Amino acid sequence: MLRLSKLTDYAVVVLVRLARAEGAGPMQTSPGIAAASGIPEPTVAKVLKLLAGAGLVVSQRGARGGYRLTRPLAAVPVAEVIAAIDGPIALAACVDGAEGACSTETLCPVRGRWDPVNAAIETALHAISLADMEQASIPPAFRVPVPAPSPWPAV
Amino acid sequence: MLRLSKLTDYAVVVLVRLARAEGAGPMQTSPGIAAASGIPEPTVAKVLKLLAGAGLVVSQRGARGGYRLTRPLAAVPVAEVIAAIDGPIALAACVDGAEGACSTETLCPVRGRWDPVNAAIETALHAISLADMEQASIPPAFRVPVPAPSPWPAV
DNA sequence: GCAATCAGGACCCAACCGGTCCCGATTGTC
DNA sequence: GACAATCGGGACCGGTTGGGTCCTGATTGC
Repeated sequence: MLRLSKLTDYAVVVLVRLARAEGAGPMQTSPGIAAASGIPEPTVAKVLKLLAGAGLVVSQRGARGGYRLTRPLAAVPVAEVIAAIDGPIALAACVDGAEGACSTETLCPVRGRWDPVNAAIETALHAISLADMEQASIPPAFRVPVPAPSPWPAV
Repeated sequence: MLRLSKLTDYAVVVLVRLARAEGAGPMQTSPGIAAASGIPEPTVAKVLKLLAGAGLVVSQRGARGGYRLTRPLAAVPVAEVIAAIDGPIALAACVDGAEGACSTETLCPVRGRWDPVNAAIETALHAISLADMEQASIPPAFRVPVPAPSPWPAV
């Protein structure tokens, strides 16, 4: 199965939480989100730092500081969240990046051939926003051809 | 980044190798493929066992035995290869499957919300065959909307 | 000045995965 | 009929990775 880091799941939870708390004050603190979401505080802090680094949230230091969304959920493709937490979206096969170190390089007939796969996945992940995930709905373009055996649970 | 197991990459290499060796005898042996591909023999054997279990190759035991493809590469979506090696395609967040064990269950606002994402990825991976990967070409449906910065290298 | 909060990094431990090995079952060949 | 080649299935181990925690410093409102 495609391993998605657990931190990325937390990131989605945190972002949805931030969106729902809009209006309940200008900023949400890291401990506050942790308490509201049930995720351990240091982990929430780590996630928020990563999201801030990617520009998905803005931070305010000092007393009365905290975090705030920079965009509505509908404008945040899940691809960006994954990229913020896990790095660039790519099915990593030759992991280490040491191209020359791969002894089978000259024989390997599919070196670099994962690129089309990565591109397709990236496209798919760009078409789904956090708002879509929140409602568990799918953009019309992807509704039909899926061989999905069971429908996702209703909201 | 989305971690794809290295075994899956090996599987693609092995399958392409099998396809190219068609006609060079009815069956290809595990040691033979290992020698031709530069992948350690025990690893090739493990990959082939998994592929045989998934029905992507057929095996013949005994002397003069070996493996053979069951379909042309064009009829093998990469999704099936990934499923054969890594198990069902799913971005696993709550990994352990112990649903009740997740303490944040009642608070977690996105439980089960990865389903649309998984469906989209599954669709994308079903649209790409090993033949596509071999040529590093992309099905027309996916050529346009990709925000790809650089084109994939020509074959 | 003080307290609250974010920023950044160091660190540890458990889980997972790649890789190897062994033994049994099957089947063509001499 | 014995032998050799090959697959099938499982056990096993070491390295790597990622989740999670903690500490220290910088910033800012009260």
